[in-house]
Amino acid sequence: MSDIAKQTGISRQAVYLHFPTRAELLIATTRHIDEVKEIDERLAKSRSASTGLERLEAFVEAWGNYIPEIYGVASALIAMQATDEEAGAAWSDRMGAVRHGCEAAVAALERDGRLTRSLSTSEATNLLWGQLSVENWEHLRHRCGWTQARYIIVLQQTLRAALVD
Amino acid sequence: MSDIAKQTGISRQAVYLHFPTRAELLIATTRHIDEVKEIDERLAKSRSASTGLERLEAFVEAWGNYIPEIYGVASALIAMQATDEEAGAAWSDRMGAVRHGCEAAVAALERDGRLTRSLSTSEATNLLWGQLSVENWEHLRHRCGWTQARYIIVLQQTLRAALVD
DNA sequence: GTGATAACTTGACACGATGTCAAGTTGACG
DNA sequence: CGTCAACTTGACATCGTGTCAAGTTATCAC
Repeated sequence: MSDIAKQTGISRQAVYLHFPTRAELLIATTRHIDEVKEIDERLAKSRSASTGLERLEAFVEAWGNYIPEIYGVASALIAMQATDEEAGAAWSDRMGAVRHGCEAAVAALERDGRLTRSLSTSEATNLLWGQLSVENWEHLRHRCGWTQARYIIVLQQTLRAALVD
Repeated sequence: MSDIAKQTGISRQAVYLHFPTRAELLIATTRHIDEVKEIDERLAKSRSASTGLERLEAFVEAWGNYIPEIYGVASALIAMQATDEEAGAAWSDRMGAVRHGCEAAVAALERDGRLTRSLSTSEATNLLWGQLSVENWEHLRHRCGWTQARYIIVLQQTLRAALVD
């Protein structure tokens, strides 16, 4: 909170006049980024895909390319989850929205009759959701040094192999 | 540190006589669990597999079933990573050992000529490593409510589809 | 028995971060 | 000119980590 105050050129106490807690500041930041970076429009493209496979790949691309934009705040919220209940709830809520996208992609695959028979709908959704987590992005991009482009391509390939019949 | 002192029935300060910092206590705990739970012997089974595919599956089973044993300490160390350099280094070190196992499994697949052509050796290793992360285990078991048995089976299936030609 | 030593105790304190509270300043607007 | 919102400074409570000093206790060597 001190750092943010310094950066913005106001006093630490003035920050608390705008945001009651650190958690709420971070949550408000994610909402703000969503607005500025137009996440809705980016995801809309995946919804207009004609086949399930196209939808899956478009969704991976849209969300996967959005992660870097929110990574800073996201990792702060993830770190707070353990201690701060409010932060945990807020992050779960946001991730719930991603899960909806995963669910829709899996449903589209299923409609096409191309969902692998070895997984239930919810299992496939959860698997996809986990692959698209910020933690997995961090692992592949930061710890393993992958490029963003390669991250997207390999994820698309992997998920196609794992989910599509 | 207070909680641990209370649980063990000694004073908080006495804990510091045994472990200089919280990070070192956690690290020592993982080492101790490794010894008691005989991780080496469990992983040894995967090394004796004859084919690459068997080795991959045995490794997933061995490590995947070991995660619950270390999960408590692991999540504490993961949470500390962000702030404590020592904790970060220690956890990276442990995870490096897991990566070696992944590397060996991928190498075995490659020797059999069964590694997918769409991934390099290191990419396949990193992908496997990410799937076997504590974070992914937490996601599937805790957030998604999978059973341990199903977690193992689905991971084996998924990785087979993603890595094996 | 005595004295040294290791393991532990109590109690105080520094530090950094979050969050609260009170009192004062400043500028715009009706 | 008064009021109100946005801000300031400064003090303070709380919690967790880690440090320091001084005293207790049991054991073991001599």
